[in-house]
Amino acid sequence: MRTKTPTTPLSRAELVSLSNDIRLACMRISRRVRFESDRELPPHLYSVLVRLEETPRTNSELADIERVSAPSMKRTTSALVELGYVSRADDPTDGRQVILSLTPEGQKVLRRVRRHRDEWMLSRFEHLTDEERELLQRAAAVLAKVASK
Amino acid sequence: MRTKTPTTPLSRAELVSLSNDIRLACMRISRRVRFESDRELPPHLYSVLVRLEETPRTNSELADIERVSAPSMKRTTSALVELGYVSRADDPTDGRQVILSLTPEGQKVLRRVRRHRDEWMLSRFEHLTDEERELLQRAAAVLAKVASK
DNA sequence: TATTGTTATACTCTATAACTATA
DNA sequence: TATAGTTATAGAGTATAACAATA
Repeated sequence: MRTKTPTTPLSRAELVSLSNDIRLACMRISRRVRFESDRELPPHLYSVLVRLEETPRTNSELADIERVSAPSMKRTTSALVELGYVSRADDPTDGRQVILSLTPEGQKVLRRVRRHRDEWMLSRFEHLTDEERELLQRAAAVLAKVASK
Repeated sequence: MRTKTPTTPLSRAELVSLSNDIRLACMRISRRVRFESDRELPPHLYSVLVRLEETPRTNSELADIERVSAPSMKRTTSALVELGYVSRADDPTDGRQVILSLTPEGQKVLRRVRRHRDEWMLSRFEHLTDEERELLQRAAAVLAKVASK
């Protein structure tokens, strides 16, 4: 068990300053990570592939999740089908619906994009000390909590 | 002076896992922060206002900084002038150039957008313990280092 | 009649190419 | 002639409205 270090609660001013610092750092990291893989696959295509990796879905479901209109999502999914990353199949129980699934090619491109993104992060970690890395590891759980719904 | 806690250097596998965790948390936080203020001012307009807050610049300079074409930047800056957030002035020493500056209205909208963004972060911090906040404060400097250059 | 998918049309932001004015 | 700004035009992604097929 780690020895509890006594901490002084942060003042309101310190919290405002902290929120600004964390926000800026996250936005800058996010921008640079995206920049690393935008050439491979545009952001909105990537986002939809991630949703289809979880489970096959219909066009309407994807439109709801990504908060775009059905026609816009139709454009996106058509492009993904065209690229061979997504396949279409009629729903056997409801003739109106079309089920969209990730193809093996789609899985491959997801792995490739993630590898590029993580490689950039890893390269940034090289400039850190062991203590800084350990600090980030403990902070990761807190950041996940901040990011969570 | 804080007592140095002995740390074990993270393994390669732990670093890969960490890079994924930090990347995901930053991207999710970034997405939600942007969502908080997109209705106030589209991202590309906000970004240009921030550049003009630093110092007045020409259209070409802004296009270079933001990595968009000169005609695209022209559209953006024209919209900002139309909104009253940016003013145009002829360069007295070079008749070809037009200097763009932030107006008082532009400064006000920047303050408003930042307040919205930070308010979201602050609301998220309410769910944290004092220890978690203190941890984030120390991690902020490391995250800034990761995001830098 | 309600719902899913699709097509038609338009608006925004992006780009490249061409034109104007000044150095 | 070179450079800054601008205008013309086109492409990609978004939207709303209308239409087709199925429940």
